[in-house]
Amino acid sequence: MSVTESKPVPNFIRNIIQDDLKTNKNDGRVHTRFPPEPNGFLHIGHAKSICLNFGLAAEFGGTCNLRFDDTNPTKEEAAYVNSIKEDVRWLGFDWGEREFYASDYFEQLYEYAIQLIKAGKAYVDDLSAEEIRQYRGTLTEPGKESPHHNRSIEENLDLLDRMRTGEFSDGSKVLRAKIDMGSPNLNLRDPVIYRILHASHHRTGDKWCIYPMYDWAHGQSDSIEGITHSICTLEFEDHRPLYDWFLDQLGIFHPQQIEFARLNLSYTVMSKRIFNQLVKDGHVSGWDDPRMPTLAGLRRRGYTPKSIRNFCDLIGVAKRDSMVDVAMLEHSVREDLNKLAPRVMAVLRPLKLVIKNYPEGQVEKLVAINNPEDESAGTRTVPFSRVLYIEQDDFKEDPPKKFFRLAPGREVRLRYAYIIKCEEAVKDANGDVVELRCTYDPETKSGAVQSGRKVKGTIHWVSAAHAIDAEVRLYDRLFDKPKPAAEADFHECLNPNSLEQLTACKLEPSLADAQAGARYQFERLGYFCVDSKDSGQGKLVFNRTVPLRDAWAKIEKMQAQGK
RNA sequence: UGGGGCGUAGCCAAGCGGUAAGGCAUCGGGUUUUGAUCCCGUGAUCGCAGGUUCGAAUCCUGCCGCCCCAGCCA
Repeated sequence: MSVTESKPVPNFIRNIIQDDLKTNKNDGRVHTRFPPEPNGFLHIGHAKSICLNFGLAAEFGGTCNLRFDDTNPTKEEAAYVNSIKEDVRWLGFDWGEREFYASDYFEQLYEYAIQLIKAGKAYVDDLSAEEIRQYRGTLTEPGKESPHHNRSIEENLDLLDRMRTGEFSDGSKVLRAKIDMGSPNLNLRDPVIYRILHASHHRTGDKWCIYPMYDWAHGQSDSIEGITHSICTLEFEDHRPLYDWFLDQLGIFHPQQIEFARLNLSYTVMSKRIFNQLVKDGHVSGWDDPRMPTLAGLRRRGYTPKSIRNFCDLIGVAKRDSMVDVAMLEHSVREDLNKLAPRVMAVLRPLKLVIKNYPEGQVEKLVAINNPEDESAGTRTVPFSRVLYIEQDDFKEDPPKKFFRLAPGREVRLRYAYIIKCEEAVKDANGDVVELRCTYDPETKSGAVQSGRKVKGTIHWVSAAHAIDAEVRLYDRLFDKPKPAAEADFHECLNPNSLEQLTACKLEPSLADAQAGARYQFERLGYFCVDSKDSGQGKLVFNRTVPLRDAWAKIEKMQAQGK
C-alpha cells in the first residue's frame, strides 16, 4: 500500500478530537478554521496548517472556515487576500460560503469591549507605548499598575467612545484588559486590546480608527463562528490563558485552542522578512520565483497540489520543534509526477551525433511509450534520422569505471531506436569534442527480433532535423546551508548555482504545442513544466521541478572523492 | 536566577505500563530499452541519573539540553 492510500497517521490533535467526539463535546461538531493575515503570500508552512485544518474537518465530517485575520490595516492589503484565496483553492480546498474576516466582527468586538469595561475588567490607558513597556516589568520582575488602572467605568466608557469617534491621535490612548500586572505570563499583564490607528482598512475603509489586537480579535472570532478546535502554532501557547480569560469573562462559546509546531524545512527559509529581501535585492525574480517556498513559487516550479498535500501528511503533526529534510518534499513530487507525467525526450546540452551508415534523408517514426506507469497514456511516435543530438554527459572520451554510456568503440542503445557504436569523436581546434561519428545495427531496432541484444546503457536523443528549440531552467536549492536562518547573514549561504539557464536545448517535436503549466518527465533527467510566465509566443521555457534520482551521479561523486 | 513548551535512529514520526510502527535519507541486492520506477534487505532500548513495578519509552524524583514570551505585530 502506498503512502497515498494509507490510513492517516495518528497525531495528538486528531486524538483530542476523537476524545471530544467520544464524550460528545460540542454535540459532536468539528469546526476548524484557517486564519491567515492578508499581509503576504502563503508558503509551504501555511500549507501544513491548511492541510491540517481542512483535513481534520473533512475527516470528521465537519467544516473549515477561511478567515482573514485583518486587524492591522497598516500591513494588510486586498491583493493578499486574493492571492491567499487562489493558493488555498489551488491546494485543493474549498471553504464554500464560509469566507470570513475578523473585520466582519468589528462591531461585535466593540460591544464585547464595552461589556468588559462594564464588568470592571478593562480600562483606557493614557500611557505611551514606551511607558507601557516600562510598566510591564521584565521576565523576572513583575510589572506595576498604570496610574489609569482605576478609572471609573463611566469614564472608561466615555473615553472608549471618544477613541472610536476619532477624537484622539494615534498612540495617545489604548484600551487594556485589567488582569494582573504581576503575572509571570507577560500576556496577562494588562494586555492592550484596542489601539488607535487612523488608517484606512482594505474592507472597512475609514469607518474605524481603533482596531482590535490579535488577542482580542482571534478568540472572539473563533467563538462567533462556533469554531470547536482552534489550531495554531506553538508561539501562541503563552497566549492561551488570555484566549481563555477573554472568553470566560464574556461568557460566550468557548473553543479550544491547540498548538502545534510550525514547519521548518532544511535548506530553506520561511520568513516573510527574508522573502522580501530576496525579492527586493533581486536574488529571485519575485514571490513566485520557482526557487521560493511560497505556494506561488512551488506552483510555478511544477509542484502538484497533491504532492504538497501528501508531503503534509508525511511529515505529521507534533509539538516538538523539528527540521524536515527537504528531500521529503522532493520525494513527494517525484512520487506524484512519476504516476502522471508523460515521458518525453529532451537534450539539454546537445552533442551532434551522425550515424554514418544510416541512409541520408531517411526518417523513421518510432513508437515511444508515453508513461510506463499508466498504460492508458498510450504511445506516440518520434522521428529518427541520420543526424541526432545526444546529451554531452552521455559521452566520455576516457570513460571512468562503471560508465555505461558512449565512448570511443563503445555501444549503447538509443531509446526506442537502435544500438549504435561510437566510431569516432570529432574535435574542434580547442580539442573539444563537437561531433560523434557512429554506426548503427539495423537488426537491433526496438521491438525487432534481435532487439533483445543487451548493451549496458540506454540514452535519450532527439533528431536534429526535427528538434524544436527551448530554454530550460535548472533550479537548485536557494541556500547551500541546512539552516540558512541560523546563519549570521543569510546572504552568505545563498547558493550561487540555484539557477542555471540553458538556452540551446533540443526537444522532440511532440512538445511543440506544450501548454503553460504542463508537466513532463524528460527521460533520464527529471520532471519539468512549461513556465507559465515566460513561455509562449513561439518561445518555449521549461522549469525543472526536480531531477530524477540519479545513481550514476552518486557513483561519480564517490569516485571523485577518493575512489 | 520568572513563566510556558519540548526531548524516541541522520531527518520526520507512531507509541499512553507488557517488552520500540511507518516514511524520508543511507548502504547492499533483484527486475528494468529511463543508472528512473518497482521489489527485497539494512539501523534505535527511547536526553541522563535514580526510584516505583513481576515488567517502564510509557508512572515518580532530580538533573541536562533545546524552543517560545518583555509589539499600541499576528
